[in-house]
Amino acid sequence: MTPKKRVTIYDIAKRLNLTASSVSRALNNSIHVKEETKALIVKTAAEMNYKPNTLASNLRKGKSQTIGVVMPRINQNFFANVIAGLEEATYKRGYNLVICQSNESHQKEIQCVNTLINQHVDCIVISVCVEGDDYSHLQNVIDQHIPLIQVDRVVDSLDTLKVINDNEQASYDAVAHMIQQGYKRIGLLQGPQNMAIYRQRTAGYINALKDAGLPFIDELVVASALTRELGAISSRQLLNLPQPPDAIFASTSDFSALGVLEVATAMGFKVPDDLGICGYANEDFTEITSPSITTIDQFSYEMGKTVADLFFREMDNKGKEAVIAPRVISVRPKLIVRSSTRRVG
Amino acid sequence: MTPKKRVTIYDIAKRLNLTASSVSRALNNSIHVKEETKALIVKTAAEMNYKPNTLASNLRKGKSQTIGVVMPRINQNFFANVIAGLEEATYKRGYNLVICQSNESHQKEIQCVNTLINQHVDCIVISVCVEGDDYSHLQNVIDQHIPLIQVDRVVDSLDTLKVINDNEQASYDAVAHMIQQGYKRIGLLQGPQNMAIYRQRTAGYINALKDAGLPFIDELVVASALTRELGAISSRQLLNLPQPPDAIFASTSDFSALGVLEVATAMGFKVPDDLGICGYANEDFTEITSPSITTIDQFSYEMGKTVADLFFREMDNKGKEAVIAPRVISVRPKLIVRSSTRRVG
DNA sequence: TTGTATGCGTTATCAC
DNA sequence: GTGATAACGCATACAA
Repeated sequence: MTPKKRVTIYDIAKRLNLTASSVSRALNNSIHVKEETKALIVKTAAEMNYKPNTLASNLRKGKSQTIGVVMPRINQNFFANVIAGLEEATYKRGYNLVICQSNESHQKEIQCVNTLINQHVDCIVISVCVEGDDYSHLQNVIDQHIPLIQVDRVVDSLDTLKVINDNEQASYDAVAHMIQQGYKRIGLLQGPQNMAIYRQRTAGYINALKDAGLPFIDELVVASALTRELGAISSRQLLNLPQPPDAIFASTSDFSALGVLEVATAMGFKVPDDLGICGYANEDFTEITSPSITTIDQFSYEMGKTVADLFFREMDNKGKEAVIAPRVISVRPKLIVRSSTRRVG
Repeated sequence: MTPKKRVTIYDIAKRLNLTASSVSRALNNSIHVKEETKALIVKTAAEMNYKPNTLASNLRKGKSQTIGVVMPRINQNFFANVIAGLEEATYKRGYNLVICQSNESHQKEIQCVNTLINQHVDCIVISVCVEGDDYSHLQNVIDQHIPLIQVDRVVDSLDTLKVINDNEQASYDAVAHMIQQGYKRIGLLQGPQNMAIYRQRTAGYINALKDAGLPFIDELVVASALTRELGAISSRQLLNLPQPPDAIFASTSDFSALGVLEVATAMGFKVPDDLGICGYANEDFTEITSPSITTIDQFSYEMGKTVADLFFREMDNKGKEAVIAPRVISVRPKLIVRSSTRRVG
């Protein structure tokens, strides 16, 4: 069983006493080839089980019909959905996805980006990792004239197309809702403030308090409570205060909200009566805890599709040189009110 | 701002009064080049911001350093974890992943596979979709001498490397555990029996009953209850029987188990006292329902890594022609006992 | 240790 | 409408 070379357009040409050019044209459905021979070529190609070599084609054409994706984690709900959305939209256009995960490591992020550049991807879609503050690898992408699109976790200082959630508005909505439910001392679990998305959520929290005439109370704000465990620790700390909060907005994630719920329940607080809880991200499990957790849906799947659509729209407009206009597309997330904050009405 | 061509090894060569071959050798760290010039070349390459063209390199070498992945859904926990595991292992070896999702459509699966063949991927990893019974597109992959590895949902009749869960053993363990907990009338929510994995789970259930001397009761088995909704419907049906089951093994998924739990609770059954429940897949939420749900962990992340490791091992052995020996690697899943089945001890 | 020549499989630009 | 030829960027067999 010899390794058997793949059949090329030359093989087809030889068989039909034609040249490779005609075969190439026929297979690309060019109009400059007689319908009759075209049909013949297509038929024999199928018979010979011809598979085009995308590598060669792309090299020749100078493009890869491929979009590179760099995400911190590909098995986290939010990112997995973004990717799924991207995949759906790009597939329809015959594009492929090359996916890398940075694993929240700055070093690996750099390597991923470089790999994608080397692969000659037509576009790079990235959600940066928490770590790091030097973004020359991304500036490099821009300098190479490769369209760069940032999603969700974006670097403000880079002039690229950005697709983000309106984190501030969503957080505002969440806190306003809690206030409307009668909560008056609302605590905040905030994320690392070096990242824009978490700063925005904090801003929404502050504005909602201000607009309602409620004071901002420093001791009710806990930093960087990202996980379930940290959420638990933070909420224990908050609930042990002389004047504990009557609600907690876990702006970091639903996981931290879950930590809050567990601690609160263990400490004898009744949710939502003694304590209101709101998370962020609409993870599946928020629907099935008891009580179910109020949260914010980010339309992650749609965000992926939006990114792809934007890319294609720009491609179609600008022709070959897709210089994507830097701007910010803000997807407005939706507050999902559930039992953990429903006290009235 | 002209589109500015990328710098190639020729540009570097010209700058240094060398030839492209030397540059190529130097950048590939060949020993056949003076350390001195090598250093110089590497240095200037960096200065000129040279990015190798993987497309050209791969075309020349006849391989793409890329593994193609086809999964039914990339945003489902299990598959997302398999992909993440694959990614981790392949990344270490400098390989890339091209990921497609078949969206449970047979047609799309075929297209995905063909795209990957055209891309000259070095290996295709697939978990087939539920739909379809013609697997000529996969046979085609084998015929083209592209290593094919099947994961989890495998087609038995295809002679390929397969990495699966020992579904039968895991199901046996689950049911045996329930019996040991004193449950005597154990119902089964089974998946579509045209798929091997679901047949195996049913087999494990049957064997466990048999080994314990318990009768197989036909009316306690419900077909194709895959989702939460179907799980709910099926369990309502079971629990309304004159002689309802005292336990239900939701062999299809944790989602159906959740449906069971919700219906049971609503109908006034106490879990685990009146009714034991066991799911499948160890989804995150099973830990936080009340009561928490006993389930089976499939080590999805590890499965992904295993697949990659197997591929590389065979690659390293066989050299260029990675003809992977067809065999079955069975990863033994683990029963995670939680409150929903814990009656004694 | 370096240079020369050739080809990977396609497509694009000429000719005819 | 079809054929000949060059080029995409790189890697390698061979020569020097």
